[in-house]
Amino acid sequence: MPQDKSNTFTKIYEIVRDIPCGNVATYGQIAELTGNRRLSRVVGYALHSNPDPENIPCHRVVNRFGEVSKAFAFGGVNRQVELLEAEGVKFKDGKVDMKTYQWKKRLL
DNA sequence: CGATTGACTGACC
DNA sequence: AGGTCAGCCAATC
Repeated sequence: MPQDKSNTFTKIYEIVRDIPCGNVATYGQIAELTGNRRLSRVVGYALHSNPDPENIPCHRVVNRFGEVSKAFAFGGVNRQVELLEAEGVKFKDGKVDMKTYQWKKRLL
């Protein structure tokens, strides 16, 4: 079981990995869960490094607008959208209904 | 170790 | 959710 070795990065990975299927989280949301909402940029940076893409579904991480970044290098920006749709997340105009799919670490 | 950058967010217009 | 400015944190060069 992975433990906090460096914190921050690892913590971010833990949280992102904890995002359930059919749900998406925002950088700010994750940043806040890490302890500092200002870490939003670091969150993006951590995902950018993405040392463990198999355990880090960064495709479930979207910005505050519910829109994914165009810098995703999964092999295709559109690729991420398909992955989310495959999990049940419907995209609207290239964006996700945050109020509907934003990950809520609660109930359910 | 110092400076830069970055997949962000919030406030203001 | 449209555009711009500023802020904060950590990793990378």
